[in-house]
Amino acid sequence: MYSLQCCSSSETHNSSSNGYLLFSFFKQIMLAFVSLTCPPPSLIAPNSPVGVRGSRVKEQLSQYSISQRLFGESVLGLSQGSVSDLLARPKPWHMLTQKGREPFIRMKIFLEDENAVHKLVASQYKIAPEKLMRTGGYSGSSQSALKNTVAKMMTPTSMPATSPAMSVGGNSTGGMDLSPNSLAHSAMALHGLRGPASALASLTHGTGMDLNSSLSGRTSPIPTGLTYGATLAHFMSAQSSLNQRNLASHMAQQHQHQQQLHQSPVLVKSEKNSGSASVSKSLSGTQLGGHNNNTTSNGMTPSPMDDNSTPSAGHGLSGSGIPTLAYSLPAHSVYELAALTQELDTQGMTTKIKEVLLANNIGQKIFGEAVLGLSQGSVSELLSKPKPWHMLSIKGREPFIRMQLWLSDPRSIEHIQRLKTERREAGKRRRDLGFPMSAADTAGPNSNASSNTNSFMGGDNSSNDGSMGGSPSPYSGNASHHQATSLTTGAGASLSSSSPSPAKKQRILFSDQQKEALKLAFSLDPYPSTSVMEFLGQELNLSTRTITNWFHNHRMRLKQQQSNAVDCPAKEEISSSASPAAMANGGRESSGQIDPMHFRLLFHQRLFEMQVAAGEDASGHHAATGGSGSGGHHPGAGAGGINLPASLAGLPPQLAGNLNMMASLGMPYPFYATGMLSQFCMGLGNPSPDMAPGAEGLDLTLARQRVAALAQSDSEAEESDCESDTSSRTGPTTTHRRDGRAPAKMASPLMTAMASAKTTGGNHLSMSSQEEPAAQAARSSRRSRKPAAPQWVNPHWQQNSATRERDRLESEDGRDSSEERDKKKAKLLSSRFHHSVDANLNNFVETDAKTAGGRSSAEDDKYDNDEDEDDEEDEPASNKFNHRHVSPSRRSSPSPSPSSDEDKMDDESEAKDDDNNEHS
DNA sequence: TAGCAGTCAATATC
DNA sequence: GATATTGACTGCTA
Repeated sequence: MYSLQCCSSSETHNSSSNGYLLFSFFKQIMLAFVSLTCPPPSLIAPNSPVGVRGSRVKEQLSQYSISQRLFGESVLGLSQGSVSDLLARPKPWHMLTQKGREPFIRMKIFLEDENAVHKLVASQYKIAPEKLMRTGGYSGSSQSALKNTVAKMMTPTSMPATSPAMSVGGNSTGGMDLSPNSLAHSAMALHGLRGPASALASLTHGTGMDLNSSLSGRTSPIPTGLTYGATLAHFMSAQSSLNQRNLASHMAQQHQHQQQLHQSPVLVKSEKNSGSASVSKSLSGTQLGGHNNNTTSNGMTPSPMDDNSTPSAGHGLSGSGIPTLAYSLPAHSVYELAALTQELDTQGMTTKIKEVLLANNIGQKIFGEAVLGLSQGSVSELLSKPKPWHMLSIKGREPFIRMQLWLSDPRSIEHIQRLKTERREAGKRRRDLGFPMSAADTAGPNSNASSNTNSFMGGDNSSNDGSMGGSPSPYSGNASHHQATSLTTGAGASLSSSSPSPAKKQRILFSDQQKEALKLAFSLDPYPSTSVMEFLGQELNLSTRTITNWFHNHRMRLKQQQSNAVDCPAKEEISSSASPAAMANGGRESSGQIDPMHFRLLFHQRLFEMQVAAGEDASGHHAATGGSGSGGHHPGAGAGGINLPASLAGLPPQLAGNLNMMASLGMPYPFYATGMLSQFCMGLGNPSPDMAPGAEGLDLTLARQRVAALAQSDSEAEESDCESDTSSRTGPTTTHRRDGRAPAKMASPLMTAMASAKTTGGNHLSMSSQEEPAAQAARSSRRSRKPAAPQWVNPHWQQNSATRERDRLESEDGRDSSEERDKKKAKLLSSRFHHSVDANLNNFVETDAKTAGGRSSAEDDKYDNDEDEDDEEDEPASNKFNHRHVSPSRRSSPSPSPSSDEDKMDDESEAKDDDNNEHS
C-alpha cells in the first residue's frame, strides 16, 4: 500500500529525526484521510486502505499537532471549518465535484512532498500560511545544505539582516523554500545568523557530523558566531541523540568546555570585536527586537518582521560588553529545536539548572528575565514542576531549549553575574540620584544594565510601557497580554517612573471555605456547566468568571501534578489511566450534575470536618470558642481554627455534630445525599418523595423553604454567636492578609448565598433528572472533546492503553442509543460521584453505590472494577472519620477520577494548613 | 464557545 | 530577598 511504502520510506529518516517521525506519521494520516475519500488510482496509489474511520483520522491529526486551521489554510486553501467537515464527513470520490476534489488533489501534492509536514510545523510558528501555498521547488539536499550551513556557521561573517536572501518565503528561484533547512536558515538569516538550525536539521538527517568533537579541542579564541554555532551544535548533537543519557554527557562536556572557555578573556574581546559585530549585533538586535513591543504571546516569539525591525536598538553587547548568547536564539530557531527534539529530560534539566543557579547565586528572577524571557513565577514553576517533554507544546518547550542552550553556553554564568552586578549598580545609582526605587529598578534599571538585560534575551528597550508596577521583566512584553510590562526605554528613561502607574491589581484570595467549596465542587464535577458555575458563583459570592478560572487552573494544575507523577516509569500504570490525556478527556466524564443540596450538604460536612480536625489540632493551644478573628490563622468560630460557614456555625453544635454522628452510626449514604440529612438537621419534616435514594435531581422547592429557615437561622446566628467574629465569616483570608486588604468577597459563606439562591432559583441546577436528553447529549458531546490547544505529543504516550480503552468505550457509546448512553452515563456519574465524594470527604461516608441507586446492573465492568478496587481500599468508617489521608495505593490507583488527585492536592493543602497552624 | 497551554504578577511563604 | 503559589488573562484549537 502506498501508505505503507510511505511509512517505510520515511522511516529511513525517522531513526534520526523525530521531525521526520512526525512527518511519517502525518503522512500516514493524510494518506488515510485521502484514501477515505476513495480517490482514483491516479491520485493515490492502488490498494489504498479504505474504510479508515474518520474519527481516527481526526484523532491522528490532533495527535500530531497539525491544526486543521493551519493545514486548511496553508495547504488546502480552506478554512478550518471546511477541513473539519472534510475530516468528519468525507464524501466518496465519485460524489465530489471538480471543486470538491481540489482539496484532495492539494493533499496529494502535499503528501508527495517529504518536507511538507516539517515545513508546515515550522511554519506554524512563523511563516505566513499563504506562503506555504506557493509552488516551487524545495531546497533540499541535506548533505549539501549541511556543508553549506556548517561552513557558513564557522565563518564569523553574516549576511546583512536585511538581505533579500533572508526574506522568508522567497528564494532565488522564486519559489518558496520551505525545507527545514531553508526555513531555519531564513529565520536565522533574519537575525544575521547562519546555519545552526539548518545544521540541526541536517544533523538530524543522520549525517553524523559531530560538531562537538570539532569544538572540543578548541583552545583558540572563538568568534561569537562560532560560539553560537558551536553551542547550538552542542545542543543539536545532544538533542539529536535519542538517548537522553547522551544529553547528560553532552551537558557534562559542555560544562567542562565551559570551564575551559571561562578562562579565556579573549572570547569577550572577540565578541566585542566588530568582526563578529554583524552577528552579534544582529543577535542582540534581533533578540531585542524579538522582545520589544512586537512580541507576541510571551515576548519570545518575534516575527521575522519584528526581528528585522530592530536590529540596532543601540543596546547590544557592543555597548555593554555583554556577549551574544547562544540561548538568545530567535524563537524561530528555538521552535525548530523544540520540534526536532524528540526527548528531553526536563526534570533533569531543571535540576541541573537549579544546581547551577544555586551554586552561582543566581536568582530565578534574573535568570528568567535574562535567559528565558519569563517572569520569576513562571521560572519557579518551570523549575519546580517541569512538565515532561512529551506534554509540552512547541512553545512550552521553548524555555527548556533556552535552558539547554544556556547550559551549553560557556559564558552563561558570567553573563548573568555581570548583569546582576550592573543592575545592582544601576539601582544604586538611581537611589543615589534620588529616584525612588521602583519595582522596575529591581528588575531592569534604566541604565546600561537595563540594556544589558535586554541584550541577553534580545528585548528591545523600546517601548511597552509597563506600568503594572512591579512587572520587572522587559521580556514579559507580551503586548497582547493583559499584564502590562514595565519596560524601560532605550534612552534610559523610565517609563514606569515617568508615567503614573495604576494601582496594583489586587488579586482575589479565596477564603478557606471558598477553596473547600470549590474543591468539593471540583470533585463532583471537574467540568461544571455554566449554570453550575453560576450557582457556585452565587453560593460563594464570586464571579462566574472567577469560578471558571479556578476550575480551569485547578484542572491544569492537577494535570501537571499528574504528569509529574506519571513521568516516573515505575508508574506506568498511572500514566495509562491518569495521564494528562485522561485528565483532559476521561476526566471530563464527570457527573456534570452538581446538585445544590448535595453540594451544600457535603460542603457543610466538609467544613465541619475541618472544624473538628482543626479543633483537635488546636485544642491544646487555643480556647475553643470565640475566635477573635484577629491575627490568628484560621480564626475559627468554633472549636478550631476552621471557620465554619454561617450556615453550619449557626446550627446548634449538636445538630452540626449529627452530620458526623450519622456517618459514624452507619447511616446510609443516600440519607445524606438526598436531602434527608438537611431535614434531619433542621427538623423540617420528612423528606419529599423526590428525594428518595437514587434521585439524581432534587426538588429544591422544599429545599428553598429550608434555605429560608437556614438563612433565618444563619441570620440569628450571626447576630448572636458570630457577631464578634465577623472576620472569621469573611474567611481566614482576612487574617492571612498582612496588609489587611479585603480578601475574596465571601461575606457569608454559602448560607448567605443560599438565602439569595432561593431568589435566584437554584433549581436550575437540578438538571440532572430534568434536563432534556438533547441537552444531556450536548453536554456529553462537549465532555468528549479533545484538548483544543496544540500539544506536541509523544505518540507512545498519547496512544496509551487508557486512551484506546476510552476510545473504545466512546465508540461503543457511539453505537448506543442516546437513551442507553444516558443511562450508562448516569451510572458512571453516579459511580464517580460517590467516588469523588468518598475521596473528598475522606471516606467519611460508606459508599454503597447500589443503595445510592446509581448502579444496579452489571454494566460497565470498567467502573465496577474501579469501584471494587476502591471498596477494597476503603477503610472502616470509624477509621475514616477525620482522616483524610489517602493511602499510597489509593493515590496510585489507576482510577482516573480526579478525586484522587484532588485528595492529593487536598492533602498537600492540608499539610500546608497544618503547617500554618503549627506556625501560628 | 469551551477548554487548553502558557504566562504574568500579586501574594504568600521560606 | 528568593522562591512558591495562584487568580487572571491571552491566544489558540476543535
